[in-house]
Amino acid sequence: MSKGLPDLNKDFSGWYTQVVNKAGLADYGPVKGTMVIKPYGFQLWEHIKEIFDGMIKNTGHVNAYFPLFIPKSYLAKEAEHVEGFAKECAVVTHTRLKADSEKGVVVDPDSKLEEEIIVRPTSETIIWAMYKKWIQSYRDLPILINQWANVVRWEMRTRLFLRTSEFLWQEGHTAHETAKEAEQETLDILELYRQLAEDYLAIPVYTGIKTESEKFAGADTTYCIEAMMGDKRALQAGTSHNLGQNFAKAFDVTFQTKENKEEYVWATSWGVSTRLIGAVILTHGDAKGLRLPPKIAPIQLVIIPIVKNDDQRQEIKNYMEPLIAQLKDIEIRVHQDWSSNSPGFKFNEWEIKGVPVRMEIGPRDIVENQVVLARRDTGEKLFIDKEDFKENIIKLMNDIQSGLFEQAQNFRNKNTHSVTDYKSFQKIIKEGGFVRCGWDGEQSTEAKIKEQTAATIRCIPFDEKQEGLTCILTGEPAKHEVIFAKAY
RNA sequence: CGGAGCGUGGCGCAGCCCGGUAGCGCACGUGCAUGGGGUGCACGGGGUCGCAGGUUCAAAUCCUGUCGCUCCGACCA
Repeated sequence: MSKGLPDLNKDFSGWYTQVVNKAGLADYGPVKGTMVIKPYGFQLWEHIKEIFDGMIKNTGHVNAYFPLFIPKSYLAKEAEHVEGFAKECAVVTHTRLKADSEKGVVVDPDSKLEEEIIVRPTSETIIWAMYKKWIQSYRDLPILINQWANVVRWEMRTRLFLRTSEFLWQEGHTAHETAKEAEQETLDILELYRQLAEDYLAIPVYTGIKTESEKFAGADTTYCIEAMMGDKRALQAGTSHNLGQNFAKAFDVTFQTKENKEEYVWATSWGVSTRLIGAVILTHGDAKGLRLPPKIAPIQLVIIPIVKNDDQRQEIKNYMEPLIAQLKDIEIRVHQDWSSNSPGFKFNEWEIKGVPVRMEIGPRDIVENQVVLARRDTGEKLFIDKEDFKENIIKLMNDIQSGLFEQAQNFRNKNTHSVTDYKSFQKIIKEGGFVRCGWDGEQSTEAKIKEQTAATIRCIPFDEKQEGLTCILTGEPAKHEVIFAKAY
């Protein structure tokens, strides 16, 4: 059935790697941990980008671009932030190479930099250094800037899309007059992330707060969206940070209030990355390969003509013409596969690539005045009358979009368990799934559980009900209800 | 840093022990047939055998060195 794909129930990780490869999404770069995003994969990113870019522009944000290179000294200014990123920074130490008779080229020792430069792992520091110059008065606030960029984090263990040394993302960096305003911004963005994930990527997410040990280094509070992948592990799909006045203090960014007082600026930052593509693959994929939500699919409908000879070829082209015009009317992204591969081969190939709808057109359909549609999400084949074509396609795309979401949501709900005893906790974590339970709020408890089960607190969900709960490990009264899971 | 293993067409591998014109599968190209679930047949293109030295009439194969990668351990989380 799915020749060449590992069984996703037995070897999920092998399945993932093969799907990424066979669907033509990405390839490995020559430097360890780097990734080439191929056109088919990049189109997914382009759609995600367009959608989210529209969302933030509608809410008053603007795009800008800050440099890739950051003075090393900047990173040292915010203590916690250094802690978090120091161990995975690429550092530029020299500026030149020179020819070498034996080794080809060598680093020119004469070009050593006085102050070394780091490649951004995130841009808070350089942005706040700039905001210092730009902000004097409350009249300069708020600043609502976003940038689409690449960042580098030198990772040891990498996987395409999920964790690579260089990745693409958007990072929003906002500056506000009040704590309240910054908090509102952080939450507003989280809501946009939720919409992006659920309404467009068809990935259901839990929204909540990160614990102290899981939050962004340098933030007061980190909010997140957490999703369940097909192997029941958790994937952090987006984070929104309330940075408080941490960076304002580190970079001495103050403003004059209406009352002519000097105050530190309040900040937020937030990001989603190409990791979302990994999330789409791991959430919706099945034994046959990818299943893409129509809203982001590079190709929403693929046409596979079934032809025996040249006469038929022309006949089918004629038959297809008005149909393609209709698809164009309703702005469906269409691809026709006239390649010389056999129909069966094409079916499988486009299924691996996750195209939501396949349309087969052959001699029989011309006789019947129909088209054959196959849904990628359910595998169902539909024979529809040519006259009802347009309406059917629109409905079908919507059905597939919501169908994928519902399937994922059912799967997640079925594998999220509320428990009160540690034995059940361990069992679920071992077998796979999310656990909702009480936690005493102690970092040491969290650490012990991680050590014993490899599960971490994914978030304190917004809809937590901690009343009457006790801590899953210590039995102390619970400070929070939390979601535990093994994470990517 | 310690241990082990691997470098041979694009990919995956065999050949090495026991030296004698470099092979298989997939992929690729051409042609014919086929075409509603990975189609078949025929022909064809493509490799400094990681690199450098050595032994030999002759090295992918034996010896020495070297570079690179992978896994395990260590370190880190």
